[in-house]
Order: sequence, then C-alpha cells, then structure tokens
Amino acid sequence: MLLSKSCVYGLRATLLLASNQNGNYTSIKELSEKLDISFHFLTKILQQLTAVDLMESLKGPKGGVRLSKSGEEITLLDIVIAIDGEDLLTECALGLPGCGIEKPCPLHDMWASTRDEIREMLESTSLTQMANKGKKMNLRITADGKFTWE
Amino acid sequence: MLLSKSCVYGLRATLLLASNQNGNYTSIKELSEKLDISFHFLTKILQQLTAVDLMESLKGPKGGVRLSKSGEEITLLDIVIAIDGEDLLTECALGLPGCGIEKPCPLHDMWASTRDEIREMLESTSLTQMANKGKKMNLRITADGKFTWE
DNA sequence: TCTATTTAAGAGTAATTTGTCTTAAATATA
DNA sequence: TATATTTAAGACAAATTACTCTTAAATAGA
Repeated sequence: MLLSKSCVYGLRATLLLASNQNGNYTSIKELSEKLDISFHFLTKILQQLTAVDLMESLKGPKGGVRLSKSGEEITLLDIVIAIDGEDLLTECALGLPGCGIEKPCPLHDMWASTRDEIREMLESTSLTQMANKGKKMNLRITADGKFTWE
Repeated sequence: MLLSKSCVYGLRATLLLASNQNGNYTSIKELSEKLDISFHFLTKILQQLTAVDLMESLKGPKGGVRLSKSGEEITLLDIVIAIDGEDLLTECALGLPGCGIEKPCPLHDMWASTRDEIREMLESTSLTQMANKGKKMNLRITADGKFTWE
C-alpha cells in the first residue's frame, strides 16, 4: 500500500473540511459518520494534524476541528507527510538505509525520479482543488458512495 | 512503504541470481548469508517465486534455486507482482474499492498516471539490467555494503 | 454554576506482516 | 542402500498497524 489507512482517512477528512470551509468547527463525529470511519480512530488521526498545526480543534459544544488555513494553501503532500512521514519520498526501493547519489543501489536513479514525480504530484495539488473537483463532478470519497458533497 | 519487506528481499535475491546465471542451483543458505536475510524467511519468500514458475528449486545436495529463464526475460514487475500482488498498480489513492474511470475518486486521474509510470518503470527493467549495472558500478544490495558481486 | 457536548489521552484488543523453529520430503553421492 | 544436504510446509512468536473503549479535560450555553 502506498499510503497507510490512517493517511487515507486523514485525506478523506481534510478533503471534506476543505469542501466546506466557512470558519466553523466541524465535529469529528459528523466527519466520521459521513465518511464511515470509526470515530475514535479518526479522532486519533486528526490529532496528528492538529499537532503539526494543519488543523485547529475546539472542545465542547460547537467544538470540532477546522483547517488552520485555507485549503488552497494545504497540499496533499502536507497531509501525507504529517501522517505517514517522509518515508515514501525518501526510502530506497530496496530498503537500503542511506541509499543516495553517493552510495546508491542499482535501482536508485530510476526510483528517485519516480519518487520525485509522486512528490511533485502531491505537492502541486491542494485540498481545495481536489475538493472542488469532487464537488463539481460529484465524485466518491467513501467506499459505498453514499457520501454527498451537499 | 511502497514495496513490502518480503518483496524487497525477493528482489535482492533474484538480482543476485541474475548476476550469476550459469545454470547451476544456488542454495538459499548462500543467498541468505550473502544478503544478510533470515534463511527461513527468505526460503518462504522464494517459494512464492517458484510457485509462479519464476524460479526452479531442487532439494538435496547440490540443490538450491535458480531463475527459470534468463534474467533478461524477468522484469522487476514480475517479482513485485508475484510477491506483493497487483495492489500497488491498481489500488485507489484513497483506498476506494472499484475506483476507476467510471466511478473515480477526486485523485483518480492524477494517481492513475503516476501508477502507470511506476508500472512502466518496473516493467521495462529486467533483473539482468539491474544486476549488470550493480556489478559494473559495484553498487550495494545490502545494508552494510559488505556484499560483493564477485 | 451546572450540564451536556466535544476533543485529548492512554490503555487495551485485533489483524496483518515479519520473522523463527521444527519436522517432513526429496535427492546427490558415497 | 545409507547418509548428509537441501527445499517444503506448517506451527509458532514478535512487531507493527489498525481499531476500540474508557476516562479526563475543556467549553458553550442554560
């Protein structure tokens, strides 16, 4: 799997938040129900995003989470790195520690350029772009497809 | 992680076999020692490759494993698919089952083209190509770098 | 101030991946 | 044929990832 499940869940949730940005907090309960993700599990994942200030949270009634800046300023890469770390973008295809230009493995050159394309793709795409696309074309972000962008 | 550890180990072992192709069997013991991989674990992994006829094995003294055809005819993709399956090349970036042109997620188009590049890279590279490169440039296929292509 | 609501934090469980160990089956060679 | 060597197979253990549950802390609103 390219992205961990946690990361995928984080992306789905932040896409939803980006589609809906009005300054209000959205409760994690609501997110978890709309996205069909376990509430407690999603809570833990989103805590990682608030920990790196990609999101803000507020406890209590009317509380919840929201993006800490415009979804246009948050890229898919920001979310991926916050949850899965840099591994995907730095790791050797043969799993060798310290694989790089100085001490490469046979696959290094090829793999490094593929990795860069992945990075470029994630880095050049904002949450808002994807959320707008999903909204406009009514695309799925859940398995059952019951989710609607409203 | 893009590739599982099993897959990485399988790649390292088959690269070594491709570098050394003379029709003889190489014992898994020797592979595991040269590559610094647990013998029993490597045995299990290589069984998956013999199961799909990418390798042949022979029990008993002088036994071991060898590629079932020239390493020029075996691509990295063959090994990856045999061990990790097609997931990497078919899976949705958001983990949605059945994500495709008819029922895409917002990331689908972008991701599908990146996935195709990964496939293209793995498919167009043979074990022998990588083994020769490693041999010629004396590149690592183990963490400690003690391995030598001889 | 009290209460209901909501996130935070941490312990605990389940599933998957990774790795180990033992025994069985095959085979080359003496 | 007997023996040593090697893969095959399956049970088992450890580590990681995925998920659940309980309790604490914060806060809006009555």
